[in-house]
This record gives sequence, C-alpha cells and structure tokens, in this order.
Amino acid sequence: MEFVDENRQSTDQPVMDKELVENVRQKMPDEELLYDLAEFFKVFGDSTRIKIIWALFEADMCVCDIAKLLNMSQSAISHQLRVLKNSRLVRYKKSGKTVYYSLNDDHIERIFELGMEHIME
Amino acid sequence: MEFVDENRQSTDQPVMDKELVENVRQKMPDEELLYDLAEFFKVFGDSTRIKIIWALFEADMCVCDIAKLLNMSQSAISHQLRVLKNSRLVRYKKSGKTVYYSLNDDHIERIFELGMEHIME
DNA sequence: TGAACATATGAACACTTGTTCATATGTAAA
DNA sequence: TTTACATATGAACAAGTGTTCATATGTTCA
Repeated sequence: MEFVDENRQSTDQPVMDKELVENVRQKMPDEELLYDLAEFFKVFGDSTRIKIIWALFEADMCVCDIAKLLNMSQSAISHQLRVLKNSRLVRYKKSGKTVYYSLNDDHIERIFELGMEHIME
Repeated sequence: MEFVDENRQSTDQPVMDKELVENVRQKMPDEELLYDLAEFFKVFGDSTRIKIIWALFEADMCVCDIAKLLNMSQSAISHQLRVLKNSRLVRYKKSGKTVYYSLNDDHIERIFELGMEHIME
C-alpha cells in the first residue's frame, strides 16, 4: 500500500509509524544515563551480591562473617564487596584487621521490595 | 559459573561473631527467592533492555519501530523482547503481521526512578 | 622482629550473555 | 497459489562475569 511505502525510511529498516518513533526518540534520556542505569541494576543481577546486601539489611558485618554466613570463600566475598563498593552501595569501616561493611544507599530496600512484589504476583 | 565447592568444610572458615552469623542466617529469605530476585534484576542489567522499557514507557510499539528507534536489528530486539516477555515485564498484542508490545508491570517505573536517584546522587 | 590473622588482588578458567546471520513461521494482499 | 512483509528462532561467536587459586597487603600481638 502507498501508506506503508511513504513511511519507509531511506535505510533498510522498515518502520510502521515514523512519527511515533521520532516522538519517542525525543523523550528518551541520554544514552549514557540509560547505560549507567543498566550498570546499576547489573549489580543486583547476581545472587551472591543479593545475599550480601540482604545480610547487610540485618547487620553490619565483616568479610569473614559474610563468607561464613553464605558458605563461600573469603576471596569470592571480597571480590563481590568490591563491586558493591564501586557502585557506592556499601561502605566500610576498618577496625584493626577486621573490615566491617554496611549499606550505603537508602534506595536498595525499596527496590528490593518492589522486585519481590513482582516475583510474588 | 557458580561452581561452588559443595564439600567445603564450613568449620574451616574463621568467624568473628558466630552468634551474629546465626542470627542473620535465620532472617535470610529462602535461597530460591533470592535467586529469583537476582534473575529479575538481571533483566534490567542490559542497556538495550533498559532502552526498550523506557521506550514502552512512552508508547506501545511494534518490533520494527523499536528496532528503528534504537538503530538495532529486528532480530536483536526480538530476542530481547522475549527476555522481557519471559520475565512478565511486557505483553504483546498481534495486529495482522505486526506485534505490538507494551509494559505489563506497575513496579518498573518506580524501580527506574529509584535507580536514577542513586545514579544522580 | 616475626608469626598469625583478616582482607585484597591479579590471573586463569569455565560458564554466561548479547549480537549477528541465516532461516523459519505466520499473516495479508496480489 | 505466490509474493511480500513482520516477527521469531536456533546456531555460532566474541565479550563479559564469578569463582578459585595463589599471593600480596596490612594489622595486631608475642
């Protein structure tokens, strides 16, 4: 039909509603912002990190106790704590040889609640 | 990934505060639930899927228009829409040859807002 | 000082993931 | 039917990820 042909782009990609595409394009946030958002959620996309965060909901904990709690190696926990630290989700406080980690973000708990709601329904 | 040594002796791990570990352990949700939560957030951990979802905030769209909007192949978009569909985050409606996708979850927008707040601060 | 301990870190490896490519499926018009 | 089109899907591949292992760093105490 002519209608469809008129809405064809010069590229090889077909388009149903060119005007809609342009409207939505203008409302999209910057590429970089959306990338950062994905990077942020990526941190929650691993069950070990989820477990660490949940543990820290309950109490500040040192590395070895988290490792004991989750029955994982100290090294694995330390690596993951670094990821959480780099995302500014946890902070740490040194006390002698021990390093205590705690949550450093007010949004996590609500985000987890919403995620749980989705899973449950 | 996730090749955990099941035979690891839990007693060979040092512990700072055994009582705390046990207390936290009892408050932890089921392993499966935490795994599902990680799987849920994993869906948000890719910028293509983030972009698709953000586009669907603005309007229901067909596959080819999303592909055009994001300047990606139809196949790549279709693959990612399947991931979103499997997570019950989007639904679709067929109209002739065209398939229109729309958001199917009330939590996403709030989750994105909270994520944005974290990034901005 | 040196031993013991708690944590951090780099490399290696197996597993995972997102895209492309080719093709299949399904729909509507000619 | 045949053709064109919109979408879905499987295989393959490169890039990414989480854990282990070995070791380094840093702290406390004898």
